Amino acid sequence: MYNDYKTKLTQFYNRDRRMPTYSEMMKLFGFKSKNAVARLVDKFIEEGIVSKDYLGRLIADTSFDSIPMLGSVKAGFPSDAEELKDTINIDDYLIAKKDNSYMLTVDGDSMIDAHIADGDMVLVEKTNTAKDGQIVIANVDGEFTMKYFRKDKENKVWLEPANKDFKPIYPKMYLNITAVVKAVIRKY
Amino acid sequence: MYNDYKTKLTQFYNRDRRMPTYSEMMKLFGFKSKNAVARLVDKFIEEGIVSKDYLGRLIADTSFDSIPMLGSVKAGFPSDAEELKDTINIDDYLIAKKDNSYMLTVDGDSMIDAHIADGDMVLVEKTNTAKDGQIVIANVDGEFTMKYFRKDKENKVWLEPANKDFKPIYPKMYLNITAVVKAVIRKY
DNA sequence: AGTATATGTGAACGAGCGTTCACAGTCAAG
DNA sequence: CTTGACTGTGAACGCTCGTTCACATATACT
Repeated sequence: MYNDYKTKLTQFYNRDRRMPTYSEMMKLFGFKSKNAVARLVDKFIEEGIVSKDYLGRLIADTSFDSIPMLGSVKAGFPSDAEELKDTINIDDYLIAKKDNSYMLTVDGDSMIDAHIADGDMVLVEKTNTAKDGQIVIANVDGEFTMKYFRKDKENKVWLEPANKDFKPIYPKMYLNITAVVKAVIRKY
Repeated sequence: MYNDYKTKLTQFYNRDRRMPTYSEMMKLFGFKSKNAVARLVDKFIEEGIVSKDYLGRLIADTSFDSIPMLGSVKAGFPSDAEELKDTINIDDYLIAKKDNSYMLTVDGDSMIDAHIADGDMVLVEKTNTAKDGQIVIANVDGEFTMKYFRKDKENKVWLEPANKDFKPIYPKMYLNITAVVKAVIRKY
């Protein structure tokens, strides 16, 4: 019964991306009084799955936006996966600077040995500097490409593919870094 | 000036994960009257970056939760990347059944030829059925592993690694599918 | 200069908010 | 059966909400 309420609350949040008001919870839970809701909310708060802001409005705990984080594949699924408290929010996990992040689609297999395949998506952060060894999006002599960024002791810079069928790219005119790759995402 | 307001609104939303009230916007924008806010909000609505719910409270447009989606790597960065309207929310993009999704860490290189490397994270959906060719988490004779799921015409099932150094796994006692891999995520 | 348009101020308003009270019904333990 | 703890009802309260006035100030155009 009590868990039904939690389920309904979660469903509401997933649908509307916000917590319901007390009136909405009355309908949602089937109560005819806001007081019944208030008592229930107190339990939610005690349990720590929600909290209140400075005006008394409900705030969802981070777990509402997250999915359970299990251990390694070898460890497999715990018998009661629902009980696990460790959760992760993919957006927060991947995106550090939201205002500066972009998604790109990979075409070509020049980075295949780094396990970035044709059709994968990459999350990048815009910048014009990079460290040796980072994967970057760069503009070399007018053409955009994604490669390993290389810089030696004499500050000579070039790009290196992760595919033995491709050759390193040495800029003729210029090599401008546009962004660094922060994550790779592949969907099946 | 007007864009400053949008920036501040975005910052507020990113920090608090909700839209500010009119009073909060007064402080946020430096107004001394709620009416000034109301006029500004009307413009936001006209522009389509926010809307209102049935109670008049502000709702963030989906773009607030998303990051810009550019084209392919070869196309590179458009000269004015800010102007692009195509955005994507990583969570929504990847997660179809939230209540049924889990994250696991990959250990080992048995799927390396499918470009899933040691240390990568996989997003999985719990299920006990799979189609031939899908990547699954399975319990084979008591041990959990991630492999290609195979099923031939006679309904014989086994697991196949994506690494020529590993051999296919034929169950002695049982092969229980636990989850199917929906996405791979690698963070740098 | 004069006028129209846009932008901000200040005050008032009704509505819905979350809170709190007294009270009735339910259920289990003594 | 009685008692006490728990749970839900119904009504009232103060508060902040978003809305909407009339009015002042700034900006732009003729």
